[in-house]
Amino acid sequence: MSEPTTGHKSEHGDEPAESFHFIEQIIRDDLASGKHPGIHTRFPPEPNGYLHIGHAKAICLSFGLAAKYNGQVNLRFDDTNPEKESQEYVDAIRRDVQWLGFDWNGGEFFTSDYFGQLHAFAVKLIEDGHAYVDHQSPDEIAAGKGTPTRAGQESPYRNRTVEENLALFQEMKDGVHPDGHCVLRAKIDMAHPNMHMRDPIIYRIKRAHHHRTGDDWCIYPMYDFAHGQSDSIEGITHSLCTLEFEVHRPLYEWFIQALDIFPSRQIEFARLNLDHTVMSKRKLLTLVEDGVVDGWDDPRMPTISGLRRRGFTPESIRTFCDRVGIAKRENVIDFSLLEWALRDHLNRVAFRAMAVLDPVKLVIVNYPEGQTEMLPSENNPEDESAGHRALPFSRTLWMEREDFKEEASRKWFRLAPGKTVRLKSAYIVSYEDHVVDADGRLQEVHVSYYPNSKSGSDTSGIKAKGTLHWVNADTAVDAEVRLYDRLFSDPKPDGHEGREFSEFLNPESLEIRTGCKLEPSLAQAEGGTPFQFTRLGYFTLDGAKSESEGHMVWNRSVTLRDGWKG
RNA sequence: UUCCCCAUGGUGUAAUGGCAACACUACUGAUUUUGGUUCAGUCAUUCUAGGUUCGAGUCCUAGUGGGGAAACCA
Repeated sequence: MSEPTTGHKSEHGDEPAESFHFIEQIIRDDLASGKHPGIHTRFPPEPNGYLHIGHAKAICLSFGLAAKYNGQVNLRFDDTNPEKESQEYVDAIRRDVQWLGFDWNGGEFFTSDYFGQLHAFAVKLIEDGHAYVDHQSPDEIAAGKGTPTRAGQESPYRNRTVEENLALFQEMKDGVHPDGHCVLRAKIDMAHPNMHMRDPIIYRIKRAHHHRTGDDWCIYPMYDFAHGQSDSIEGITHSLCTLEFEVHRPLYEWFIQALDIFPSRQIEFARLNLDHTVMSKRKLLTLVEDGVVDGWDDPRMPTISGLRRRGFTPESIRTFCDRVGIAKRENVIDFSLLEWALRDHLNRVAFRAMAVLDPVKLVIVNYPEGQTEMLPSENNPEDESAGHRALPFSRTLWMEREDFKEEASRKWFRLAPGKTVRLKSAYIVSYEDHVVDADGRLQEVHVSYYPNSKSGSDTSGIKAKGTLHWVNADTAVDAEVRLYDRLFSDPKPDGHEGREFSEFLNPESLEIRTGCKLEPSLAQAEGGTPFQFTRLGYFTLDGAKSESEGHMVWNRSVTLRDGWKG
């Protein structure tokens, strides 16, 4: 699965030895020592939003490790807060994980499946004197917690008897008390240096309709009293999560010990940060709700669905996650690494096609009027087996406006007075004339061609420095093409104290081009299939958008690398 | 004036006490019917101070810097 990207020299030769990140190291040690016969991981999203590229890192980690070590992975929806969760998100998450190419061979679960078991765990805790019902108000509880630098104070309800707590907890469950009237707390240590150990709340009363359990429950377990226990119930050996849960680990372990259940082990790694974007579900939700973007799957969003619509492939995202690595250090990954991963994949698999985004007439003055010939063009120079297609060619073509300049230096390889270029897969042409309108705007470029310079049978001996893409005018297909740039102009939009991330939105993140001219074969393209538009970049047809707009809409996934610094 | 985590080129990640490397980015050059690809190359790195050791990026101590922690969120 994940091949080592780097390694140190082995003692025996020049072969680089495989190197493992710290989590894989732990797994290998546990397997070697026999601590576990096999590994079992899980991916536990809360269904309260769409998955993003940061989740992809976690997914690739947990699924990838399980696959590599012949273990199992569970997909578990951590649905303990009914107010924020919904079936829509469950469906979207399932689809995204699947699309990324992963299969939850350990099964699909919901924390809500364990509400009965979790309740029983809570009762056991009470019976063992490890939990109590607290009737303090939220403010009183917060005040009683103390601060990181000052110890908390014990609740006046802390020493109720087991019987009283049992009865009260039963009342909470039975709906005797109104929302927020009281909570169940673990009895640990109000002076603990770790705030999470100061008698954490483990159950609260919340009369909210749950997307799966409906109104069966009016009390819901808190994250800390659900996550570790769910891991344990499912026999998760290695529970991988991001760094912000580091301070929760002592609690995670405390519950496992107090309950005497299967000891899953929580291991934390640094979450993924990408520059020029935001990654928190809350902020992404804001962008969606404020209409800044066209939904969770807007091609500029760092969501899995957005990247998919943009034209990213599962392979490219997996490659990206591999290259990003796993460590505990805070990081901000260059967006260019994501782009590189996409280009690297698409260059190998995407068929080439010709399209002109800003069309200008190109007339071949010495080409017979009314004549059309079909010229073969390779579908992918990187893959011989991709074959060829036939391009219609005639006297009038479309060329790219930016491929002509009235005054050009000798470093300009495109069209200009006195210049000669090759038309891709066709003929070599030389400048003859050009036409501008009253505003000085270019209308037409006239060239003459060399009949003996035809691609594949060129006997002209002429060498043209530049090669231009073109589309035959008569047979061109009209389309709208959307060009995307980074959503934010600042590399760390949410990294400015006292300023909103939305202040750094890039006003030019979306550019809509209409009246683009595509080669006729593209009329049959299917949504989601990647193409390289020669010299322009990688593009994919936006199926849903095309349907709703009533005409073809193409999204540019990523540009080609541009070595031209003119 | 608390607790936890982290510190290697511009970015990310390796080096498991023994020659600091790989990738991305940027830049050069070669090739090229995509100013793409490919190939060759260049720039650039162990936070500080002590200590242990024959030997420290790695272990120890302190400092500095960064991040996290006080929701009836996850």
